Amino acid sequence: MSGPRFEPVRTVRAYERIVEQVEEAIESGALSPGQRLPSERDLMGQFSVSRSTVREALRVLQARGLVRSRPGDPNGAEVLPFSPDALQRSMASLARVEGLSLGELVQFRMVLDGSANLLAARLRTPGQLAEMEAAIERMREAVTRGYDEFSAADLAFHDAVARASGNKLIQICVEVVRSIVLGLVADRLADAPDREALMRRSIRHHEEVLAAVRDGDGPLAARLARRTMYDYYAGYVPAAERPALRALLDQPHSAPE
Amino acid sequence: MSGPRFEPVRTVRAYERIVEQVEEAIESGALSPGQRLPSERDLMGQFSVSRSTVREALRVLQARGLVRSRPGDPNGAEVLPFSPDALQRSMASLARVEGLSLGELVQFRMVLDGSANLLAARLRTPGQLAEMEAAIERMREAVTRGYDEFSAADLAFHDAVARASGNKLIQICVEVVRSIVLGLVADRLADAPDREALMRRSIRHHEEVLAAVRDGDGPLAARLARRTMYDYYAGYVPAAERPALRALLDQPHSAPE
DNA sequence: CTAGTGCACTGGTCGGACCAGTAGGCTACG
DNA sequence: CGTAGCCTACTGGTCCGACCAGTGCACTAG
Repeated sequence: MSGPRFEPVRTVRAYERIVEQVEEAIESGALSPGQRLPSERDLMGQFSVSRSTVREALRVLQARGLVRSRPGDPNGAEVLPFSPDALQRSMASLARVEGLSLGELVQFRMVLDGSANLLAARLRTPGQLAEMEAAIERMREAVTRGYDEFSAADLAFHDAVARASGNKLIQICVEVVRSIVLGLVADRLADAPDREALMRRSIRHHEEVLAAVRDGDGPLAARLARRTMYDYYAGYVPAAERPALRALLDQPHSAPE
Repeated sequence: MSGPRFEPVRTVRAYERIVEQVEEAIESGALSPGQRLPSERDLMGQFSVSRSTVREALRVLQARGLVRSRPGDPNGAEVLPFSPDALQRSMASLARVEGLSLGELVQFRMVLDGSANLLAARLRTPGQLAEMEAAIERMREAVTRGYDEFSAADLAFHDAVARASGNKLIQICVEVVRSIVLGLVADRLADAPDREALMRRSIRHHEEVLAAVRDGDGPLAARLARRTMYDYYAGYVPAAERPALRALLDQPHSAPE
């Protein structure tokens, strides 16, 4: 019945072929971070295309966060180590275009941070515990030194937990979503009149989370982490969205809701 | 002590300004999906730059998944609806460059899918329940019709759950990570000798999950969903990584480990 | 009224040109 | 002899003008 199976032909542009080749070289490790690509003028020779085409390919690679070029650099473009920048931009763009609400973002952080704590409670090393303690100590000192420093210390704590979870994907997503959420509410947090009280309460909550992680009680750590997140951000989430957040708080089976 | 606070100056390239303007127009809604940008030759007039510069900007926008251009199209580039393609590519690239293991990916899916079910159990509408049932029915029919169809029905189920969670971010991440995982193991799943038995067991598990979602028992649905995922993929995860996955399975507080 | 043809556009690619940067070698001065 | 400063040969960023292969639409010939 059916003759030979024909595949749809997609016209492939020259610059795409270049992107593919360079991408492959980077992801396979043939090109490692810090190394330099040949100059654009060299590349046009190697690929037998014009410089415009080479440049369009480099623009794409740069947009994907794989290389960076700098005018005047006697070497060519630099191969970058992976950075979640591209991931973060996609998500931030997603947040705006799709109209992601603050509630959804916070909810997502509750999920990720809870899971990170659950795993960290079982897998953390003594060194990582020390990092978490140090981060909380920095938070204490930062109470009198302004919101920026407090936020940085808070980041250090959550990052230590995420690393202790042993899952790089969780770690990166936590960081990405965190920065998006902060971009939405940082000014309101920094200007809150009861800022200092908020910080102190947050520190207390973090101490409780840390205690659970230290005790190896993952479910407790997860629950506390979710509640900490909720308490910290719920005030900025429209009341209509809060029930969805609270759905993540009561883990026991007989939750009345 | 300190004089005026100077900000570091970053030289901004012409094409970046164009990208920013178009991006802003799209994300603010001034340009909506389906609409067309002016032609490159028009744009060079509007931005007062050369066509090369316009094209580099368009390449970046295209790499970010915001527009698409087609040779010969009498209109200009088309504004695309948001698609997680860019997000997916960043994550897939992350998976390769950072050496994300299958274990980490599956673990991440367990976290997301578990949370999606937890939320879906509380928020699902009757219509969404029907979709889930229909998806399972399709899975049953697909057992005798090949792996591809089964996988598609499975996707439909998980997508229905994710949508029912009410969190678009979870929905998108579930989809993105799922496709990456499938890219890693699809061939092994399709060729498994005990393929049919695997499918039947998976269907049974999905039915249990659905029952919990229907009953509104979120924690149970979450636990079952995580276990379903574990059972389905654990065989492909190196034994050394499995304990980290199992850490997500036993939620009871008194976990002995 | 329709089928076919051409034209006026589109994006993709090319080549050449100029500019403002940068780095590193070279020179001239101390 | 050492160093401060210049000079040059590159880099990437931008511009220009040109050509090609597609596409859609209006116009024309049947």
